[in-house]
Amino acid sequence: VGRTRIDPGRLVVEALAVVDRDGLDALTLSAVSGALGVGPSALYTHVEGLDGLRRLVALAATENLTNEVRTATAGATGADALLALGAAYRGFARAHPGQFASTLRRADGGDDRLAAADREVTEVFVVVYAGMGMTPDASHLAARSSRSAIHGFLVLEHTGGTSPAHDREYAHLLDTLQRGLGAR
Amino acid sequence: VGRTRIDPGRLVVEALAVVDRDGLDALTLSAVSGALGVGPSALYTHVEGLDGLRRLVALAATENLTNEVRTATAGATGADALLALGAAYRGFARAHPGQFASTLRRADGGDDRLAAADREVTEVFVVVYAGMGMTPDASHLAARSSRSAIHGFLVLEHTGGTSPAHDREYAHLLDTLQRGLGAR
DNA sequence: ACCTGAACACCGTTCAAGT
DNA sequence: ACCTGAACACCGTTCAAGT
Repeated sequence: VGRTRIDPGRLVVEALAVVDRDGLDALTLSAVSGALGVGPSALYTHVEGLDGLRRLVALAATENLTNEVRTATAGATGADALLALGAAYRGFARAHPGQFASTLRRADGGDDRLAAADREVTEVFVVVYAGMGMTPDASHLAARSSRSAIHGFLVLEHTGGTSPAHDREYAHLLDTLQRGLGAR
Repeated sequence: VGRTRIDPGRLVVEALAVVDRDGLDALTLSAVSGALGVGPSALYTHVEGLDGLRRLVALAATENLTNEVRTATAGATGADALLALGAAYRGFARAHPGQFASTLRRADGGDDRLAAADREVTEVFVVVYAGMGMTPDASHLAARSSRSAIHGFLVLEHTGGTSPAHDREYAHLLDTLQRGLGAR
């Protein structure tokens, strides 16, 4: 009676596991609490209901995405950096479709941490373009444009399904960005 | 007893109304059946459960989007056509956030009609680029790239919220596409 | 401070019954 | 063929009770 304590870290881990294994719709308080070995109502101490759980997952997923794309661009510079970034972004969306989908939900509560985490993703793009010698303003615009393009391609691929033809189309997208942004 | 018949057309209209008024999470069989003046179980004659209702909404939303962007590009040509298309796409996402969000869900049932409707959106882009003198293959690649970019920008705007700075960033995105695709 | 467990409202889904 | 209404399972949420 009241013996099983919840580890907040494990809560996130289990929630991400649910989403990656069974999809975004399977993210319920019951599923996560069950995995933790507690009752559903026990989660209310750590999370603001179902919406809070969804925000938590979206936050963790966004942070995971940032880590992936950041390490991918760590070594490369210039055009290679954008290709590496694009490959890592796509790799994340494919390997973790549930996490990626959790990102697509509107943040109703106006979660500042989630907004900040999302900015971190764009920041990786900014660093790449700044490394090419662009001004801060130009880097920001280039980052937002290329992130939007990559993100949109992957959203469409996520909802519509994968196809072999997509590889060529994705390469064309990245090439179009390079050309359009005057990035060398 | 068994007197109120369901009009399939009204079913879709009410479902879209729910989504646009109360958001995607409010799309339930109960909400729609209530608006139609019938019991929830009555919907099973017309729709394959909640997932079927979601697919129906996604399909109608996609068709509505197609109509919007198609009429917007009807008069224009070349660069103006893409700007008009981009403005219409964004206008739809802003005016009907619930419908736009319904589009972001993965089509689990492998709905052929939904996939075909989605291709119709891209087709509007194809027509624009073909009108610029591009080959069918080049038009297809350009269409997919620019649709991805626009779609992605609007997804990020949808999840993250609107900001005055976005107008300039969106214009930059469209300009980047024009340049990158060599479209005049 | 934190979890249990009962309680309640609500929703999706099935199905026998009616028309 | 199509809707009703009862029935059931499941989930979110609240809250008094225990530790």
